[in-house]
Amino acid sequence: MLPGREGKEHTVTALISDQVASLIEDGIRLAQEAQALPPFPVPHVGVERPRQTAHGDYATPVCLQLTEEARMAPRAIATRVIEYLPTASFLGKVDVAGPGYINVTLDSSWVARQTRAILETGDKWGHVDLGSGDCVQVEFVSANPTGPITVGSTRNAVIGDVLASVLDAADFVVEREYYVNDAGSQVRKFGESLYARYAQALGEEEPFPGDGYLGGYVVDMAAEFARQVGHSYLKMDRQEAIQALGERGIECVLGQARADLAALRVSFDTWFRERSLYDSGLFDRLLQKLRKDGYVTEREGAVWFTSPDLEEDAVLIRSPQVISNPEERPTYLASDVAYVWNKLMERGFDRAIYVWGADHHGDVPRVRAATKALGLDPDRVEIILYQMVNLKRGTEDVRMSKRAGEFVTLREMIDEVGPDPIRFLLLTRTVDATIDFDLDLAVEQSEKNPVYYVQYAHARICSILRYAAEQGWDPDHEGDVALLTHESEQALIRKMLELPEIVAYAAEQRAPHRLTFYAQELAAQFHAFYRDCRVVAEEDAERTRARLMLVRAARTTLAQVLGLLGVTAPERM
RNA sequence: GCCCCAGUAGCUCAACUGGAUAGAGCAUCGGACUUCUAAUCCGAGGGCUGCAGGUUCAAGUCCUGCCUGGGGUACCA
Repeated sequence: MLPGREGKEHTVTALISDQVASLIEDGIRLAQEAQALPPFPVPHVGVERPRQTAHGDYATPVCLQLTEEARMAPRAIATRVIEYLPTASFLGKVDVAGPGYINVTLDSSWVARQTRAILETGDKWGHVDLGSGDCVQVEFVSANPTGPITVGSTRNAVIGDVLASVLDAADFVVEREYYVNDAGSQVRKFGESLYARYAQALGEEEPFPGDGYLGGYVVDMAAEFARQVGHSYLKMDRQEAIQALGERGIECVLGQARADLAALRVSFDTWFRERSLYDSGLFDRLLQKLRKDGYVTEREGAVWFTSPDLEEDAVLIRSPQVISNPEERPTYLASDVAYVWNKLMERGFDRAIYVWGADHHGDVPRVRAATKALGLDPDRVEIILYQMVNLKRGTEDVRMSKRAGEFVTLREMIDEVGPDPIRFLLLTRTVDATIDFDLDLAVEQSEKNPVYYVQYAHARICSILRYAAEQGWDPDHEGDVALLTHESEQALIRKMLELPEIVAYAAEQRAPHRLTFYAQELAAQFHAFYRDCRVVAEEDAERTRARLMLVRAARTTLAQVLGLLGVTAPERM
C-alpha cells in the first residue's frame, strides 16, 4: 500500500531564490502601476547564483530580456525596478550591474540570524516543499537474480538510493523498489547451470549447458545445495528439478543481494516479482486491451506491439517459440507493459522513476509508447539513464564479463573499499558521464580523495565542540549570533543557506551528484572559517558562544548533506 | 547504416538548462603547524570549451554537418 500523504510534515519555508524572484516580479508590477515602466506582461524572473561573490548572493538578467517590450535600455529598466522593489527582511544591497543585471546581496545581520534558524530546524534543515506529497516510486538496481551484484549495479544502487532520499527531502512520498526479473529465460539458464553443477557436485556426469553461467559462485551454490538436500533433486523429473533449483538459486541470490546492498546502506521497501504480472493475469488482460485498441498485430504466429509513436518497426511482445513452451514467458516489453500499469494504475503512484544503465536506452521509446498505448500519461514515467563504470586499479583496467563469471562484485568492493568512498565517488559525476572507478584511489586516505576531505571537516567540527566542552563551555548555550560578522563567518553561513536550493535542484533535475559538489564546497568554506576565526577563546566569552552556535549549525548542515548521500559523518578521524 | 552519451586547464570533472571576466580538485612550483585535528590552509602558472557553419542583445549550453571515444541495435533484461 502507498504510504499516506497526510503523514508528511511541512516544516520548510520558501526558497530564498523564489522569494527574490517574486520580489522582483512585484517590483516590475509596481513600477508599471506607477507608470515608471510601460505596460507589458510580467515575465518569469529567473534568479541565479552569480559565479563571482562580488556580484552578490543572487542575480537576475531579466531586464536584459525586456528591452524590446519596454523599449528601454536594460540598465534603465533595472533602475526603475529597484526603485519600486518592496522591502524584505533578508534584503541587503540591491543594485544594477554590468549590462543590466539586478544583483541582490543578503542582509548580513539577517544572514547571521539564520544560524539560529538552522539549529532550530535541525534534521529537517535542507528539506524543501517541492513535491507536495506526490507519491513517486524509484525503481532501481533490479539486476538479474542470477548472480552477485556487480559494479554497474552499484552505481545504479547509489544513484537510485540518493535520488530517493533527495526526493524524500523535497517532500515527495517515496518508495524504493527492486524489480526481480524472475520470469525470463536467463532464469531458466541459471537453473540449468545450477542443475549441472549440482549433479557434478554429487559425482554425476552432467554436461554443462553451452550458454550457462560459468561463475564459480554457481559451483559453490550448487555444492551447498547438494550438502543441504543430498540427491533429492536428481530423483525428481529433470525439468521440475531445473525449475526448483532455479527458484532456490534466486532466493539465495536475492538473500545475498539484500545483504550486500544493506552493507552499502541501500534498502528497499518492495521487492517486486516480475512473475506476479503473469500469475495475476494482468498481462493477459492488458494484451486484450491493447489488441482491442489496435496496438497489436500478429504475423507468423508472433504477437507484436505497434504504435504510431514508434518510428521503428513493431516490437515483439510474444513469440511463437514462447507460446509452444509454457515455461517460457513473453518478451521483456510484455513485462514492461504490465509493470508500468501495475505501478501507475494498480498501485497509483503519481510518478514512476526507473534507473537504467545506458545500455538499455533503446527501450526507452518503447516503454513510453506502451505507456501511451495503455492510455496513461507517458510523462508520469521517467527513465534515468546512467553511463557505465570502468573499474580500474591505478592505471590498469579491471576487465569483466558476467557470463564468464569474471567480475568484481559489490561485496568485494565493500570489503576492499567500504561504503563511504563507493557512495561518494560514484556520485561525483553526472549520470551522463562514464566513471573510471579507481579501487586504489578509493581506499587512499589522501587529498586526492574528496570523501575524506568532507568527512574531515565534520570530524574537525566535532573536535572543536569536544574541546569547548573540555574547557567548560556549555555547547548548547545560546549566544548572540549578531556577532557573526566576520567575512569567513558570513561566507560559511551563506554557503549553509544554499542547502535547500541544492536539494531542490537535485530533486527537480534528478541530479544527485550536486550533493557531493556542494558537500565539498561547504567543507571548504568551513576550513576557511577555521583558518580565520578562533572559536574557543577564553578572553571573549560572547564571541565564543556565538561561534559555537555557528559551528553547531555547520555540523548540522554537513551532517544533513552526508545523510542524504548515505555517507557517515565521523566524529573523529 | 541508424539511435543514445561524452568531448571544457597536463589529468579527472563542474558550470544553477541561454547570461557578467568559463570554475573546482588533482598534478607542478612556492609558502603556512609552540595555537580548537596540517586528512588543512594561502599564493602562482595553466583555456580558440573537438572542428566548421547557423540562430540572437547574449552560446560551453540551442540547430545543422563533420571528427574522436564509449554504449546500443530489438524474443537476455
